[in-house]
Amino acid sequence: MDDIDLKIIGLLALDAKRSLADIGGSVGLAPSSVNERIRRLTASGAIRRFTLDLDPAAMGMQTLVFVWIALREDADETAFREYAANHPLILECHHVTGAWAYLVKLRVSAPPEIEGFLADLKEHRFLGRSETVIALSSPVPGSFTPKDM
Amino acid sequence: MDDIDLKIIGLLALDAKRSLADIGGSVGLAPSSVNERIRRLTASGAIRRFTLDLDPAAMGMQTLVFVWIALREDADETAFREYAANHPLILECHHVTGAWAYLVKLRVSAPPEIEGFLADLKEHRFLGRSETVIALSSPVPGSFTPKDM
DNA sequence: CGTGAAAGAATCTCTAA
DNA sequence: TTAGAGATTCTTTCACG
Repeated sequence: MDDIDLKIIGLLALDAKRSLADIGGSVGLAPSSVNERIRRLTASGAIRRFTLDLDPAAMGMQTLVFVWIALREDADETAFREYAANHPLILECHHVTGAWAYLVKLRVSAPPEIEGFLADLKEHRFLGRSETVIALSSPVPGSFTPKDM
Repeated sequence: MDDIDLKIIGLLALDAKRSLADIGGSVGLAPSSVNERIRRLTASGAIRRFTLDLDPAAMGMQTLVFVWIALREDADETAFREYAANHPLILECHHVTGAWAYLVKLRVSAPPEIEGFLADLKEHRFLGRSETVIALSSPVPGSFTPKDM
């Protein structure tokens, strides 16, 4: 991965619809060469996929929520990870350092929906203790790409 | 935004390189109709952009960090938001409920880099108190789309 | 809002250096 | 790795239902 690869990735990250000729002009390569580099970057896994950056509000997912989670003593941690991976609302789930075991990031349409989320966690007997934090505004929102659909 | 729009968005989110004809086959529309819907979804802002999902490890950004931040009493909050928006390492910054004012998500190549990040925050006189949490593993990693480059 | 067909681009393949 | 040329495929446009 050299500087040209990085530049190509940068350009595509901003606008993945740019043509190979256009990108080639920016990096000083022929379209076919750019194509070959993108093929390699994809094959190596550096580029995971071409995707969309969506507006959460337009998708009816206005409310961004972070939930700190301490699992129950007797919780099946593997099952929890699978549960998180398949949960349509959970955008991220990280095993973290500090006082809590997991940090879960999710989007819901409105705060009342959070109750159902936590209730479901309890029902699956994952939830020990938790703390819920809601984003009021986001100076740097990050990109939004839902998992399911 | 109807069911077909949602389906189109879902398909493109999984693979934004799928052809209009291909998508049309999946949703029961002609390629030109799919094209028109994507045009409208983009114009309305529901689709913000076509972009890449990258592998953080391949980009040398293995370490995922969350920093809880309480600003200094005399900090310029507007300046902090701008700082965050332009900081290449900050992937997200949210104003949140709870004991802390801001939650910042960033990626660095390795933990020692976090020190520099915090030092810079202090130098800009933003930082009151903070708490740093590092992700050990990520059952649901989420997508990774750097801002800069 | 959707369609089909034509025109215009872009991508992909292959060969050669 | 890169480049160029040709073949193929995709996107875009538009007149019409």
